This record gives sequence, structure tokens and C-alpha cells, in this order.
Amino acid sequence: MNKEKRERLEKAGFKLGSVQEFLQLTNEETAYVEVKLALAKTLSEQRKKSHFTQLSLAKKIHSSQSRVAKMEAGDPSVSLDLIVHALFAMGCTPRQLGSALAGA
Amino acid sequence: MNKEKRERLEKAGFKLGSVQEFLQLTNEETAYVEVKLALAKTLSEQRKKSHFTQLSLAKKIHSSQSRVAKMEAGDPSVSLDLIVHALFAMGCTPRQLGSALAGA
DNA sequence: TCAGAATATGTCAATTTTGACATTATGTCA
DNA sequence: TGACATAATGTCAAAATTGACATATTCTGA
Repeated sequence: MNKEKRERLEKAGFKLGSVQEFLQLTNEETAYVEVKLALAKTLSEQRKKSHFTQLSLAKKIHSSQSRVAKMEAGDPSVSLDLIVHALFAMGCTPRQLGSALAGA
Repeated sequence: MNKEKRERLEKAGFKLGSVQEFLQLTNEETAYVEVKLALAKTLSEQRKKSHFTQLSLAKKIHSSQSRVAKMEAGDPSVSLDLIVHALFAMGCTPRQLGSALAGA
């Protein structure tokens, strides 16, 4: 959108900048959540494939069963870092992470 | 390795479990760092491609120039979450993240 | 060579994430 | 059914991450 059109619209009362920003933020947030959920799902699958319980995985990465449950649920309180660490502990390769993300 | 062999080796003084654990932890850490650096590099490239300065990117994601510099350096004090958020702000798709990781 | 823009580095209070724990829910098998 | 393993949910103090700031360094034209 060019400057003139923006100025016309904003003069007409449209808070266009902030709407755009809002939409962009929600899109970013959507993408972030999708990535988190894709990794969470991969972790759950990989853990079961490796015949680990949430508790045994927790021990392996020096965490707790409840936190592993939250990882696999994609809970807002867990970081991507934690999920990624867990995935590597379950034997995933960076390439596998890449595949998981491609499907997000 | 089976239980008997492990017990023989441990009786002989090998702290096998912990050595294995140590090696595994360092491998996990290596993979994690590789992933972080791959994303950091992608962010730096994508930012330049989008003609943003570290400062303008910082504004866009409500962060600061210094933190963006640390993101692009893969500094230990920045989380994957922050880098991923920045990547999405620069217009990356989850699929692009996947490609970046595949090359890690 | 200089000035200004861009980037890097160090620090810190405030916010967020963490492991741990308690408890509840859901399977699962005899 | 009931005992037991596994998984889900809520809470919280401790630990890690964050934006902000100050400052230093590097880059880039003129």
C-alpha cells in the first residue's frame, strides 16, 4: 500500500497501521503455535516409539513427568527450547526436526 | 549393551552409565547449538534480505537492538522461541524453518 | 580521515520458564 | 471390580530469559 492511500484511509478513521500490526502479530503467533504443536506431537510419537514413559523421559532430561506432559500438550508454559532438548534426547536429528516443521 | 556386561564393566571400575550419559548430553547440546546457530544465521540473512536493520527489526517485535544482535550471534542468553518469533516477523514460513534445520 | 549508521558487548531488574510436588484422570490387566 | 501404571492439571519458589540501557566496536560514504 502506498503512502497516500494509507494517509487517506487513516484520515477517514481507519487505524490501519495497528490493524495490520494486529493481524501480523496474530499470524506470527499462529505460526509459532503451529510449530510448537508440530514439535510437541513429534515428541510424543518419538517417545512412544522409543518405549519411554513420560517419567523415564523426564529422568533422562533431568525434568519432571508433569513438565513432559505439558511439553507434549504444547502448553503455553513450555518453551521450544525445552521441547527441542527433549526431542534430541529421544534420538531425533536436526533433519527430523526440519521435517516435522515442514509439516506445520 | 546387556545387563551382565554392564555389571562386569562397572565392577571393573568403569563408570559406564555416566560416561554414556555425558557423551549423550554433549551430543544433545551440540545438536541444540547447531540448530540455534542455523536459525540465527537464517534470521540474519532474512533480515538483510528484507532490508531491516537490527533496530527496525527490534521495534517490529517489541524488543531491542542489543537483543537482536544476540539472537543473530546465537548467544546463550537467547531462547529458540525468541529467534523463531523474529523469523516469523521477517516473513519466514514454518517450511523455511524446516529447511534451515535440515541444513544444520 | 572523519561522522554517522549499524552492530556488538556487558549489565540488570522485571518477567517468564523451570523442576518439583500434589492431586486428579485415564488406561490396563487380572 | 480394584490395584497399579501412566498421563494430565494446578501451583509455586528458584532459575533462566527478557527488554532496556550504556557503551564499545565495526562499517560505510564522502
